[in-house]
Amino acid sequence: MTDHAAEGGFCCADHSGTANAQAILAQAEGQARARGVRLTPVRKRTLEILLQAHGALGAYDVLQRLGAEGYGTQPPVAYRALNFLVEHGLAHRIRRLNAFTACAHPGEEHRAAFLICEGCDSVTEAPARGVSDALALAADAVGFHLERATIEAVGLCAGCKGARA
Amino acid sequence: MTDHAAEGGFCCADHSGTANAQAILAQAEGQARARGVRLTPVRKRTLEILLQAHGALGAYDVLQRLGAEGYGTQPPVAYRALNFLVEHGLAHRIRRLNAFTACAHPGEEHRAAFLICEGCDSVTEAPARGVSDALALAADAVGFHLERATIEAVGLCAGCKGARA
DNA sequence: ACATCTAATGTTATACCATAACAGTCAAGG
DNA sequence: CCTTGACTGTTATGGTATAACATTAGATGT
Repeated sequence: MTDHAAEGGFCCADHSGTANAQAILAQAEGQARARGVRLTPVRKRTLEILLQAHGALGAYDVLQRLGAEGYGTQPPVAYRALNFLVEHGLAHRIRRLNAFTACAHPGEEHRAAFLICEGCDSVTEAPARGVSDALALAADAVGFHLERATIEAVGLCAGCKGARA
Repeated sequence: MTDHAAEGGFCCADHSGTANAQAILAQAEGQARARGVRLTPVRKRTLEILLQAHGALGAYDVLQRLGAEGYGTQPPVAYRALNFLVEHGLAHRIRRLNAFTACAHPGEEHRAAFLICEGCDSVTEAPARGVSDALALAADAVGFHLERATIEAVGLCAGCKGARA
């Protein structure tokens, strides 16, 4: 289901295994220590895999990569690692894509919206304070106690919008 | 996966097969005629099923009910009807639940947010103009052209919040 | 160092969600 | 009529996710 973006093609966003990924990884390590949870090898590797990926990765994509590196080859291996990352704010689940992506700003405010590009399958994490506040307001208006929210937008990223010359 | 709410128990929201459902159904018929599409028996029945349900229904729940009434018993039967309803604004897909729910306000503005109660599995459609506007703004800030969005909140509805005495 | 306890991993098995592809059917317009 | 296009039905298959249990590795107290 995935991947013209995950192959090797170019892509709109500027993520990839750059210095930024290193910083995020370091941040994740510190955060795990602070919380008293363990960023074990599989979990760390899973996070790295997400960080290196363009767009978002399906659990089975992650699983395949993990398996190829000597980790378990069965679905729970991937799901457990991914769920761990999500629970601790190190990754996000993109429900529309049945996929996961590394959190771009671990440790910070976690009200994020995701901008999913239909052109290149990239997923951008955008700060969503305003959106979240508006949602809280709407929920409050009907007496609903909001715990967490999923905000996902579909459209065209700046790059792909331009490419529609 | 579904249903303590779908059985026969009480529920927070006040939907069900009331007069309101009749009105929505009539509205749907008119809207279909206006658009030049056909609200065939399966489709109409599917909409009725959604309207009668508490919370949201999975495609396979709908399918089972349809099958019991003489319609086809295979997944595409349900998925086609459900997708038709969603495409024409008569139902919504709740991705977090892998489920569908009847639209509470067909024909009107379709920027809606969904409030999913963890207590009773009810799904409430809330107007989301403010949320949607804020999201458009956030998208615009990064040059993203927004086409459509999914906004789903998880928490406790007014009824269940109170019941936590 | 040792016993113990808990958390994490691995594996098997299975359940649930969704769609592709094709065959038959029905309704509307020529 | 009879053709045409939309709709329904069926078969088959693929993708997503979790339950349950066995095993192993880390932390803790003594």
